[in-house]
Amino acid sequence: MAITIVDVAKKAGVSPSTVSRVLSNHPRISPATAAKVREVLKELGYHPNIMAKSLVSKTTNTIGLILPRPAEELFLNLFFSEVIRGIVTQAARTGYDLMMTTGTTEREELEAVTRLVKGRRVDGVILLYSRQSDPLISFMLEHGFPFVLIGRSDEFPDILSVDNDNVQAAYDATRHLIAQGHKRIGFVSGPPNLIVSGDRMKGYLQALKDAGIEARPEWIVEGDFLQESGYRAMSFFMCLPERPTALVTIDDVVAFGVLRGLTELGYKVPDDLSLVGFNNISLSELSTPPISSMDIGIYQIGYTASQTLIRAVKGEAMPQKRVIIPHRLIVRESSLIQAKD
Amino acid sequence: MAITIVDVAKKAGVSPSTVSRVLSNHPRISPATAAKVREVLKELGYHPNIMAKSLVSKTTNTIGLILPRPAEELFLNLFFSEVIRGIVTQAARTGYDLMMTTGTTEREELEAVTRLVKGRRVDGVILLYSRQSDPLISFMLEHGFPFVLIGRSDEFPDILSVDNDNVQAAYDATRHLIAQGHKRIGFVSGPPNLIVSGDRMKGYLQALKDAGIEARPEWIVEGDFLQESGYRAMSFFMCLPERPTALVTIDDVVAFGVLRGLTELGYKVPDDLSLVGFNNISLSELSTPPISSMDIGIYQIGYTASQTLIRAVKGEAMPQKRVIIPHRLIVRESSLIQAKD
DNA sequence: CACTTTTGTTCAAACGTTTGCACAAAATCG
DNA sequence: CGATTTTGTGCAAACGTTTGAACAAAAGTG
Repeated sequence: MAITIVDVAKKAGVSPSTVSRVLSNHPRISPATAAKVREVLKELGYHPNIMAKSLVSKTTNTIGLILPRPAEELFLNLFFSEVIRGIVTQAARTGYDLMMTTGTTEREELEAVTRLVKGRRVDGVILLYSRQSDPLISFMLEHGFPFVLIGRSDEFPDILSVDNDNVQAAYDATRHLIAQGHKRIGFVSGPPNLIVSGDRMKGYLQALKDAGIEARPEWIVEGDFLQESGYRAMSFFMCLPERPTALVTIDDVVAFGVLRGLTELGYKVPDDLSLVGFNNISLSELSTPPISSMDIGIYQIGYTASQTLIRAVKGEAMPQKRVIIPHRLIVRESSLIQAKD
Repeated sequence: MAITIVDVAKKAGVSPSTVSRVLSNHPRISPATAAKVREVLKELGYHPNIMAKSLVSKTTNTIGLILPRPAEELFLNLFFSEVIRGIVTQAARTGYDLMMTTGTTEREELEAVTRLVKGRRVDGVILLYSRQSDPLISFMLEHGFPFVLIGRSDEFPDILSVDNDNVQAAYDATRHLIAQGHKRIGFVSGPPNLIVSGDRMKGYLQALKDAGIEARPEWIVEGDFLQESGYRAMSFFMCLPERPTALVTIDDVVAFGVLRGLTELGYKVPDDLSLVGFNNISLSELSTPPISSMDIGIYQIGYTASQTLIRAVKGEAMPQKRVIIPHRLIVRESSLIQAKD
């Protein structure tokens, strides 16, 4: 079968423990034996059995990524490939592997996570975009298992997390529209159980308030991260007796939905309605017109989350619990023309 | 620490082996003991240590996914999130976990794969979109390791693979343009070391030939899967003394690049140039105008690959080595108007 | 040169499972 | 009712590592 440490030991005329120590660069191995063993190691093409290694060392050199449950829906979003790209790149660079799980139902999800965590399959996990009250967080804390949250938890503010300042970002996005002269600004939110929805809404409202503009509840609609919800939001807004002149959306895909609907109906962006999206996924610059978008450094978030987690599992001191990735508004045509009234 | 089988055994007053047998539903366990053990199992919240289990059973209930090396580049494409979505969904449904690796350099990549395969970390792997001569395939074969290729290998035609008929798909796409009256059709290809590039080119050429149209080498340009390459291709074509009236591109993202460039320069699609993309990623229907695209069932490919691999590692009989996922042309506005000359 | 320290190596236990074999008790059989 | 089969359970080895303890040999010390 596969070559084991024992095979190598025999052939090199030493004990298995010596081989193991050569492998881990133990200081008390004579250069001569080390050389000899290394030679045999190469000759036989030895590779360690990770399972055996993990069993005794209790570490796996693997991090887990828990995808949000309704993965079918959210995965559509470019957001995910971007985050994963950041995570996998950083992990690979550090010699870690990445394990992904998801579940279709809450039960399935918890099952999968349990398998990972209690089965000691990974050294730590990354939780992707938490819901308002995420049972997974309690689960992790309960088991004292290292994890990093991408997002934020109100319930547990003191956990390791990587996030951007969604409140401020939405504030800035809204501010931008106000600076363009808009006074009637709507907001297309995400599912209310996602923290990000609330945060961005808050920033939006604050910006209005600070500008002395009264918020209108009917100009805030709830959607998800699919373009259909943008389409629906568009129909809704355009049918109102009094319409907003600009919209902030929770995600670029949603902004796309809005844009598409408007174009179909013969409206022009930004003339009839200005748009600012969120996340700056690659398509926002591809659309006609290109959509202004709040870039939240998605790749960077993934990369940093992975980095933070790996540091944590290695027991390195964490300078700060919560890392905020800076955001940056990318202004494009969809919000460039001044409002007319 | 964590609850082991021994803890359970003690508490239940039986031997560890009995607990193990209860866990695996061994037929020769009395209902009474089984019940008792199960009770303790639940009470103590036992979960098997997968490492230990794998060590003796030599299976991991995990499949590996090897991402193509220049992941940074290709990952941008929605293609990947779609495939991964298919894989992870199917795997989770079967109780398997998914492990992802990649490497920045050829050496790093092989290292990562070796870690997975020789470290007995996964039961089998999925190879994503192979290059013309992929050393990974030889590697797998050499080690007799179960794997499924997404794509095709000329060198090793007899391996498990999931693919679509790229030749026929490109043939059909080109045929569609011909049916619209086009006689001057260009092709934007992908990197020449990817099999898919050659296949689609072949179909394109065959369609021209069958329609009695002579192919023009200068109307075939090489790109990658980024929109920039579409942009470049566009500039190139539009500067030619004699321009094509329609284009088939290797991917929708490339088609986007073309479309964007054309729009910038004031050209109209499909009037000035008709477009047919490939892969039908979600943005092709979002663009203005929406782009006709050859849908190759990406999600289905991932799903099927995972299914095939899991069957293979379980030792089930494989009805066929090579599974072809059907394709379907989605005709949209970008290719709908008849050519004028 | 007798003593202590350092160096290099091996032994054996441990990690948490699975599983072939052994064996006692219970059930079946003629 | 003794002999045989079946049923239920435990023992112990094995999977491939790591690692503390033990120890012999070499080196250093006064």
